[in-house]
Amino acid sequence: MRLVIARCSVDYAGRLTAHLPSAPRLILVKADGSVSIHADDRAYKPLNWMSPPCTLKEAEGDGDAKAVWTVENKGGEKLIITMEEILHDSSHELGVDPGLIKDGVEAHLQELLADRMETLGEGSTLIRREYPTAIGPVDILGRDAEGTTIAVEIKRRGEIDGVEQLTRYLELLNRDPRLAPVKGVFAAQEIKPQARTLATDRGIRCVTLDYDALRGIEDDKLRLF
Amino acid sequence: MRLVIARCSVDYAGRLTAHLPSAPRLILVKADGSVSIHADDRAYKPLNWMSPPCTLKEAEGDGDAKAVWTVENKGGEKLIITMEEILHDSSHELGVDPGLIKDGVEAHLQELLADRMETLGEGSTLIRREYPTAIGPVDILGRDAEGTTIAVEIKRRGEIDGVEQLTRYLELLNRDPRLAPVKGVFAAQEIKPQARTLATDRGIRCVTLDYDALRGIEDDKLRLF
DNA sequence: GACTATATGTCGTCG
DNA sequence: CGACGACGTATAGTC
Repeated sequence: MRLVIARCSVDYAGRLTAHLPSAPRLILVKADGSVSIHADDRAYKPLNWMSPPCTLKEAEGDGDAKAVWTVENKGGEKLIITMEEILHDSSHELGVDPGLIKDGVEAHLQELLADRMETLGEGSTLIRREYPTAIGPVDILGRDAEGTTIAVEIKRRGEIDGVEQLTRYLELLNRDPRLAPVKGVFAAQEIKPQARTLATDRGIRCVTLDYDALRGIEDDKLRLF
Repeated sequence: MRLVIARCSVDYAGRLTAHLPSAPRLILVKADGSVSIHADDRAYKPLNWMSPPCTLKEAEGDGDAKAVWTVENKGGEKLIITMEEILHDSSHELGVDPGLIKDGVEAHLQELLADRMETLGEGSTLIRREYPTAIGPVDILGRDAEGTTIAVEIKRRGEIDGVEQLTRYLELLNRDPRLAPVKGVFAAQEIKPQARTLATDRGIRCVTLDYDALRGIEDDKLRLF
């Protein structure tokens, strides 16, 4: 990893064209070949960047420019960094990162809910997770206490997109005489008012999931063995 | 901006929980208060981060740990960085960045298309850009050669979401007797097959936009004056 | 503050 | 490699 602090101007031509006037910035070159140009704000997002794989060519500048870097990828996207003053330049060997361990994503919610279908109502049972359809897998297909098929869409945050997605699944599933009629359930840790309104309007039931409670139940289960 | 290279382990508890085993990494602290932890790959995306506004507390470590940083925001999200070995630590004054100048984003496409409605078919005319509705603004409202209202949704890349968005607008617009019937046009530089299929199925016409051609036409126009 | 739409989104997965 | 969906999406603009 190479860290350069330099007063520089930058031009990008690729998916769009963009220009950065001259100012002091951090230029970060990673071992994967990526280059990113950071100002002292905007959280972790760089002002400008080039994703790997790409090639970096360093050239001597003429006149005011001390150095000119040209970063290019296969798609023909190009990033030109003109450095007028180099304030810092250091390289560091970091090695391969062991990587991040995540917990609490949608996949886990789905797993937990499939194991605790009664969260969706007394007597609810699982048919299968990731039930395949022509337009993609339905998170959970099950039956309610009356034996009616239910299609469950799970999201961490329930927004309008999720309701649209579930609606498309329901349309498709209801064409299958072995399943129809299919009722929709929109399950999320948090459901936005607009999404709830749209869902309700379409006869889709909304269920708020409590991740910690689901996990707690799961932990109890595990403890039995 | 402060740059620290350190062998560290990291724990995040917030919207999810995550853990990073000990390894050498870059810790980037920006003037806006944000902290990000970078490995030597994954392009510009950090392994872990905390967005501003947040507070950073530095503490002495005990035992193996040389230092323990606790970064916390108002929402109760917490990032704990345990540093076992500090390999580099430097600070740099960058000042406020003049910022990026962009060209070629959706707003620009919309501008160009509004000026060249015949791209959508001979005799097409503009009613207005950003036509307001209860659920958000329609990119372009116009009329075709026969005088039928057309609602145009513009995207750089046309995907299924855009078709859904346009569908919602059309449903609403068609309830207005002064406008109905309203035909939909999905215009993008690139339209994904699934989006095209869905659009066609719903009677929405797809138009591929050539940005350079639109801009060329625009340039020609400008040259006349 | 809530909601909508955009993004050089980026990133994984799967056909 | 392209298409698709998720993301601690972030971010900007509007109401």
